[in-house]
Amino acid sequence: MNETPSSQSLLFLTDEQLRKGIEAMFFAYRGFTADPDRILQEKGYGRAHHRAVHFIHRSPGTTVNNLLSILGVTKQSLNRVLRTLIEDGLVESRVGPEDKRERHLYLTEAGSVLERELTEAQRDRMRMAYKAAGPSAVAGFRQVLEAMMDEDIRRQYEALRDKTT
Amino acid sequence: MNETPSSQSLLFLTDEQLRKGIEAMFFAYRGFTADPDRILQEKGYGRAHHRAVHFIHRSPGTTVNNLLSILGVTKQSLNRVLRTLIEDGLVESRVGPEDKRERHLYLTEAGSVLERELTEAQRDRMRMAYKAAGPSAVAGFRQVLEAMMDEDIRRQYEALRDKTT
DNA sequence: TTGGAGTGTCAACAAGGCTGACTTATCCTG
DNA sequence: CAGGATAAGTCAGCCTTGTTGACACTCCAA
Repeated sequence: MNETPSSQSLLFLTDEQLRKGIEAMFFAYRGFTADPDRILQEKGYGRAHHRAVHFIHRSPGTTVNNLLSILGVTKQSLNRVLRTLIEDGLVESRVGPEDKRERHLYLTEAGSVLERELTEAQRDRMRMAYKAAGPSAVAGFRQVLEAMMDEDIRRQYEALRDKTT
Repeated sequence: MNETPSSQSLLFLTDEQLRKGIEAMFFAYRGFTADPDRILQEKGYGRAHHRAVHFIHRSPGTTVNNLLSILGVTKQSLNRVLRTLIEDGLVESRVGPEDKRERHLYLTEAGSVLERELTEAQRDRMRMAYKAAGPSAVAGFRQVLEAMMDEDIRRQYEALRDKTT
């Protein structure tokens, strides 16, 4: 109790507090990816495959270009990942019904199985963290994360959210 | 006890909420690393250099083994990064005073300059996010992140925290 | 019918993870 | 004091996943 009340209320903006936030973000992200990474490695896939599978599941029928802008990688990079997923029968690429230049991406049954396995692992950890922290902490967690995104990324995040809300 | 008002309070644990959390984490981490990544690229360094510099600044005199366990990479991987930092005069490696097998790592003046530049960029974004979300949101943010870490990682995170508290 | 958009492919390269094997120097213990 | 354990560094090679650049194909619309 040796600090004045006004310094208390701004304490969350001190360099020390910010540094703690930076490190928390770093270590938490490791935990966040650890479980799916383990599963992926067993099957000879990487994080890039996870991301592609996640967002195809999330928005079935999405085009390659859509996926590119969501993932923020080059088409060559995505294509390499996509090709192995298609070859392995996890993803199906259908010619667009309106515009035949476009390819619409869907998970196959096998792809859905993998998606569920990965998501469940990641969700379990998220659920534990949410449970431990409680609802109001979760609200704060989401608020800070959303404020941390780039402008254009946040727009995509919110567009994604709207699509199934 | 199915759809009573009490189930409202558990809404933050629905699959939909958890999925939003997962995607928020993914997009926010991109924002989190975007600014330092830009600076690093200009200077021909990568994220791995940033991490090394950050934790050497954080715990001056840390040994290579310490750094290894904090960063969670192999010594070969760390060594590649550390070697360039030492060659470029950003990091100094001193023989341990007690145990001469150990190397103690310090930032040079130039290293500190880079560290400050990187940290300031990252901290600016964190500060904006904190400011936008407010103190109680920040508390929740940290709670969830800490709950998301692996057990052993959390111990290291807390040990780091204690060191300068 | 021609230009542009969307897509895909080839080649080459870099960062930064990994494993395995080995050396050197030092420390500690029996 | 000898020998094993420990800390660090190094070499070689592999993988994933990101990058550029160049180029071809298909299809749509002006």
